[in-house]
Amino acid sequence: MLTLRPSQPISLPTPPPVSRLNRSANRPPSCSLTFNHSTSPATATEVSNNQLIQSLCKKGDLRRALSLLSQESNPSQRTYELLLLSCSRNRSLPNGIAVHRHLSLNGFDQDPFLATKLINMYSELDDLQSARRVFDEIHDRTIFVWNALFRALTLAGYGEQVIELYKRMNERGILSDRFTYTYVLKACVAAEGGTVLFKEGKEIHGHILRHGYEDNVHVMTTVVDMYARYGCVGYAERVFGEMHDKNVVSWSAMIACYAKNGMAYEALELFREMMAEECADNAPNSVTMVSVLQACAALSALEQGRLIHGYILRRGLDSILPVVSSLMTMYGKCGKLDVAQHIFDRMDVRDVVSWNSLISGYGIHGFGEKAIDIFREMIRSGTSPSPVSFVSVLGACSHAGLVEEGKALFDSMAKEHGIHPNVEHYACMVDLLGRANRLDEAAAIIQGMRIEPGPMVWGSLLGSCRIHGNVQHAERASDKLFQLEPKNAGNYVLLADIYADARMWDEVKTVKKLLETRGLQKVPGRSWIEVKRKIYSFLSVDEINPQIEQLHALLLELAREMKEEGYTPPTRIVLYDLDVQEKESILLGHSEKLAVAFGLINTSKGEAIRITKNLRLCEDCHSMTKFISKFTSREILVRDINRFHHFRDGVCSCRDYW
DNA sequence: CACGAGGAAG
Repeated sequence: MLTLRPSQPISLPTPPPVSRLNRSANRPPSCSLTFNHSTSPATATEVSNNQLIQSLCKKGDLRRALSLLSQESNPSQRTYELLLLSCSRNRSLPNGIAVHRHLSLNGFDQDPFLATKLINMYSELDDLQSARRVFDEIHDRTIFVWNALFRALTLAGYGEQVIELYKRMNERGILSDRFTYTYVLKACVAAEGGTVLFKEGKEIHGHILRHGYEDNVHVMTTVVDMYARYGCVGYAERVFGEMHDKNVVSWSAMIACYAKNGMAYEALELFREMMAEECADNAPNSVTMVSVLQACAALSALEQGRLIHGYILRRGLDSILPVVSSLMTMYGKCGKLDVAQHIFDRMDVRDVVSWNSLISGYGIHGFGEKAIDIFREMIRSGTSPSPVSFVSVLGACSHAGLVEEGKALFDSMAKEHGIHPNVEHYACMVDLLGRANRLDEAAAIIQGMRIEPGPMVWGSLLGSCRIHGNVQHAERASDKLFQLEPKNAGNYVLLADIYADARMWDEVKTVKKLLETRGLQKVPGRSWIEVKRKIYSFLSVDEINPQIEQLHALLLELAREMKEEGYTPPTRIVLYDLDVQEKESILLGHSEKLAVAFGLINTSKGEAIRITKNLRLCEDCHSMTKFISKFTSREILVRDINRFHHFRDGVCSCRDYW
């Protein structure tokens, strides 16, 4: 709004020509600590000049505003406020520093109101040191000043510093307000290097209850979110359950908590509950829908997803970009790539995330070339790739074995797009080379990294070693991984698998022992299938399903047919010390096979079977599913942790490269 | 005078 405040005179003499104003520029700066805007009455010229600067700021014409500033003898606090805001908006740090200097010289350097504005500006222009200096130099630290610095440091990921300052604030007896709590809670999960300050977060939760903020919906929602990010779903549930006032944000936070922590089923359940209770204050909105769609995607719950899509259309949320991207991702992960493409084609406005969604969709389905085409089309159409674009397209190359293309894209990142590879990009490259059995090159990439490799990179190497049975690289990678993430059971299992593959049974035993002594458990294989809007989940050695005997019988028969065609089950991948017969029966009990058998029995003949699995598909399941697709003339789609396998007529879309 | 909560691509 460009209208002037009613308290200010509307009719003013037109601003004098510039030459008349210059006289004020040479005045000595005021050094008094009291604010001269209140001590010296402004002349009509100054008032009008203030207003001119202000309106230029509002129009976004920072350049002219600044040139007027140099002629203005008595800028007001409001003028400085708008100037600072304008500097943030124009992303101009040098101008911001100039305004800062100007206001200091005019005696505003101890104004707490402008101090918070300065801190905000420096925060937005990523100059945390200057923000900190403003804080250090101001004597009258109102809670606003503290909050501004907390906010700045939290946004920049300096959680530890926030908590340290918060402690100091408490020691000085300064009382937090509701804003302080939201910032310091966020600080606990925004610490450097992704570490979290769990103990501190719980303590602050205690402070909040002691100071009577347990009914503040903003604060308590932040508490829920904090526990969600810690992965403490139980705590989040309890806090959420005890909240008196819940609104759409609190519900969304709890749904997101489930969706993010591998509890997609619970996320959908809570969404249902939310719909049942729906009132004006908690009607689901676009943010809610994003998490709900993520949950559908995680479960491959296509029917659920379609229902949600219908709801989104009815609520008119279908033109909100994050919703559309989530829809595309959901359809892609449910095996409906064509629908994702269709949605994309019909979009009026796209952003880089829309493109990335499509690229990764093609990537997980194994269409590497198509993914690269879309990536190029995105650039041609004028959208600059983001770091995630490269993760998506490199991942696509990796799934399709497009090594040279991937290497070229990786090289182009910094050269052509000014994006410096991060750990994830390196992990993609290690994966790309490793899967193609170029493990020495993959190791060389790690060697040459300018940043710390981190568990993701070593994990990629170890995974590739599992595929190609390379013990030497595996030992090096697992050494690193056992240091970096000693509690990740998957790494131990991978190494044991690799040893077993090489028939190094003593080593297998050692690794299994290590797993036990550290109190870790192998993540059990789980597969699920949606039949008539219901999701059926299977564990290996499943006894719960009422049809279990029928499933086993069917699988046995199929296995017999396979053997007649000359198939020998790869029993070496079973890590237990058993005879061949028992090993075969363990293989036959894998959750993915149970889910396929369940699909064969409970869906109609022409219908495709869609399965989702929480781990990488094992060799035997892969072979058997290929066989089943031919033997029963069924299309079978399996999404494993990495990608899709589209089985049809005895062939898999991954061309046995996964 | 002012500052807040949940969400997209991997």
